[in-house]
Amino acid sequence: MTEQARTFYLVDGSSYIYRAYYAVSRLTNSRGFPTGAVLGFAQMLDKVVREKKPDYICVVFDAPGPTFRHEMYAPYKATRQKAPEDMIAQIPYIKDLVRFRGIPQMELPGYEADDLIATLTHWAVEQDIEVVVVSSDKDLHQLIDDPVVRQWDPQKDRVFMEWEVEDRYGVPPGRMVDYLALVGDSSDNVPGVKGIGDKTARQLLQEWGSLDRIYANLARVGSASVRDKLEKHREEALLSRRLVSFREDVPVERKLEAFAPGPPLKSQLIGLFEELEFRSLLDSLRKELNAVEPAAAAPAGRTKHKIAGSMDELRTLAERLAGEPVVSIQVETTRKDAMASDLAGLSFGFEDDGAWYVPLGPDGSEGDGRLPAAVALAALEPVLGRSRPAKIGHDLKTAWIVFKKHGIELRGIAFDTMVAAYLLDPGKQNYGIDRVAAECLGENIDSYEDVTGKGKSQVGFDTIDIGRAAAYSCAAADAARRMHPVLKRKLDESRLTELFEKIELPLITVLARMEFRGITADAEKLESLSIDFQKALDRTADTIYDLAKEKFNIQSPKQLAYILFEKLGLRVVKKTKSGPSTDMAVLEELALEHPIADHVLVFRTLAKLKGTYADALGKLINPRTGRIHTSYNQTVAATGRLSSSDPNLQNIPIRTEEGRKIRSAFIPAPGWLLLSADYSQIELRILAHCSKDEHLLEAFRDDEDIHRRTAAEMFGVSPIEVTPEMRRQAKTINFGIIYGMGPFGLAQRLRISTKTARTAIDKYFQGYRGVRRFIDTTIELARRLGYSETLLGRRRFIPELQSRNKTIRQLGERLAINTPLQGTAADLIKKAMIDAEDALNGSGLRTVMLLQVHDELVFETPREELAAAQELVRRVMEDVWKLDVPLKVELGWGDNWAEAHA
DNA sequence: CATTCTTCGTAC
DNA sequence: GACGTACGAAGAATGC
Repeated sequence: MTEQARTFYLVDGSSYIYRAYYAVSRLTNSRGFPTGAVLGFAQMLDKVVREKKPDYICVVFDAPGPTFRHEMYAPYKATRQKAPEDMIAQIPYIKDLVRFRGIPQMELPGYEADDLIATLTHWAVEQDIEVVVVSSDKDLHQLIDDPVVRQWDPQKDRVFMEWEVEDRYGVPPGRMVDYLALVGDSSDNVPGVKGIGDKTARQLLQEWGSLDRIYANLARVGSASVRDKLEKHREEALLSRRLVSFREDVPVERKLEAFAPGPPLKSQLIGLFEELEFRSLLDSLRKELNAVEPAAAAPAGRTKHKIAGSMDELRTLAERLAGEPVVSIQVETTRKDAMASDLAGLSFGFEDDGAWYVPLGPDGSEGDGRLPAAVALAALEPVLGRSRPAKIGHDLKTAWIVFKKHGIELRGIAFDTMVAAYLLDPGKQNYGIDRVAAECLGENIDSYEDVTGKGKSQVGFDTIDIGRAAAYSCAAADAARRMHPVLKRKLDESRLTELFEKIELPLITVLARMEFRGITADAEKLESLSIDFQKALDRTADTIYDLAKEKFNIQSPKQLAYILFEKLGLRVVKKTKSGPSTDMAVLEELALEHPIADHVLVFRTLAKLKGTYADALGKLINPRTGRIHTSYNQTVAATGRLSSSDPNLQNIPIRTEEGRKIRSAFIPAPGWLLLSADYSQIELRILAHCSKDEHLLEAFRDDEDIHRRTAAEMFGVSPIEVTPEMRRQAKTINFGIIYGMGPFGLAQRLRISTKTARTAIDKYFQGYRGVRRFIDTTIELARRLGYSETLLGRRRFIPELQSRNKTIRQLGERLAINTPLQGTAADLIKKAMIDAEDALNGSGLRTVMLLQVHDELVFETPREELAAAQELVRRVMEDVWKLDVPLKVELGWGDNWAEAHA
């Protein structure tokens, strides 16, 4: 049996970018980023890899910039149109795609892809390897040499044969250069011999065999006019031949192993496809990966790791750690939520490579290869509780909290790779270590869910086999350690280091402390509220059933829509994707026509208060302390804000009487008070500062009622003449500006005509000319830079601004305005939190900070400290940053959170 | 039956 | 389609 020859697939990457771009036209993701070329390219590549399973493969690209051909002939390719912007934008993604697929790629400045392909072809043939040139480009026909070099176009599944080339050009592939030297190539601006076309060239080459022979025998060429042309354009002919000839001596890698396809980088590919929203590719990728590695006892990975499974080993490890200048730390917990979980393991990554894993369990777990967490941590306390060694980790807030639960305060936090990755690009979906490592190191490490599973079938980390746990955890610790210098450099390059070191890093501990403290919630109060809400719900439901003359699930938008719009025949005000909308705005409008709408609104409110708040909060009270411990997420909101979850304490009701009952269930410890400190109009003040609008500045400097002042500006009256209605409209516009609201939105909100709304907005900008200018320049700057920036230099990329889709582009414009305002507010309150924590620590006061709600900080203070705490908090918050306008803080206090609002 | 998507509503 | 940032409950739809 003869051995199948090895094959080398050389993919003409650049030409497929073009083809894919034009084939899959005008596709974008939901953010307006063009994705067609990437999709087409991915499909092409898929076909090559799946169907042909090449032994060796390389995707070859043209390098940007001039080539040696431009040096010999400046007008080379000068008539080419510039590649479309939205194609160029996709090229980095295509290169990522190739890399993530595990496929080698190549480009070399000064050369075209064709030269690299020719060089590699030549070399491969010498090695007895069959070559398939993957391209549909006619220029590459000249490489065809049946059967060792073939040319194939996967899109049409067409193999170009030698005889086809002969048919087309009258010469074998190897002589195509002579043909082209004569006729030229208008698409590349190759001159050829003027006046000689296809027919003549074929005849000449048929007769003489090659260009050189033609010129050698020029005198004997039959037609005088042809002879004349050849004579006259000899230089052009020779130049043309050099232009169309491929170089076969390009200095490129010539190691066969370098061209063997590697395994795909799973999480990177998934990340890429998710970003580009390639649903079908995602599906098939997931299937493929599940099929190929059936939860394969995951490869141990490259990280050298050891397990400290005894106290002796642990003590040795602790000693070694104590001598290190810097270590990385990765904690493994039984659950996602740090406050609610226990330590299941801990690993340390060392500077000189390798990592140690310490399997941990509850007290009395010596027997099963784990160490009791309490005992083990006691031994590690000298390492964890001191600032040396410096600690690096991916999500050190979680680490801080789980250590604190064992009485240890983690010190020496030097770098958090999760926070750094967020700061570098805060728009990402998540910052799991696998994703960040993929991007940062180009490596494929397991995600937490790869190890524990997800959804219903997820298991606690403590049930994972120790060897597997160690492999995962050490890989993570090691990755974090190696990512540190990379991320650090990137932060420097983006001038984000100061924001990182002065704000985000110290904030980690501040947040950890707040989460650890929690806030007391009155369980009985919540319970009795739940019962009250339920009673009211029952009554409301009965009324609704009476009006509808049947029972149905009021919480089902579908059933409700049937009742309202079919049975009762009410007007369809607006629609959702799946049917008529029944949201609040619609119901408010329908309330004018039918009494049922009001009752549904009441029902919805009650159901919300009971389900989302009273019941859900009750379940999250720690039975031991009676307190609720939210999680603050530092890496979620694209603007730089924090978010809060499990539970979300940043959306506790306040606007209605009923809702405030929920808020009143948050209480201080006995003998203490809750103190709430709100930044007044912080975003509008930031707008004043950024825009330098004279009227806005003046309004805040004079501490005026900003909405009244705005109304006065708009309606051309004095502030005392402003009516409540005028003020209401001005207030809506003031907020609308921050969000980039247009006439339509304002009209809806104020229930006025779009035309009136447009006039109102015009009047606003007549009053605040500086704001208009700020908006225009801010959008323009963001368009140029590709990102928006806050006062402290936080960045958010806004690719939407480059979209060809107008709606998406307008969204980009709103983001470009909103992000610096919302983000600067976030910067400032984050700094205020750090300053407040510091000031309280140094004050001797017992007051502590419990909550942050975007522009509000909530403290718990002993009654007798109230005055001192107020003074301190106000000073810290108002002095957080020197702006062109004063920052104003409003303080309130009371025996519950509802009362604490002035 | 489990998971994901959709709709709705709360906060700033 | 039209106002930015979040989180989460419940129903509906989809997939295994």
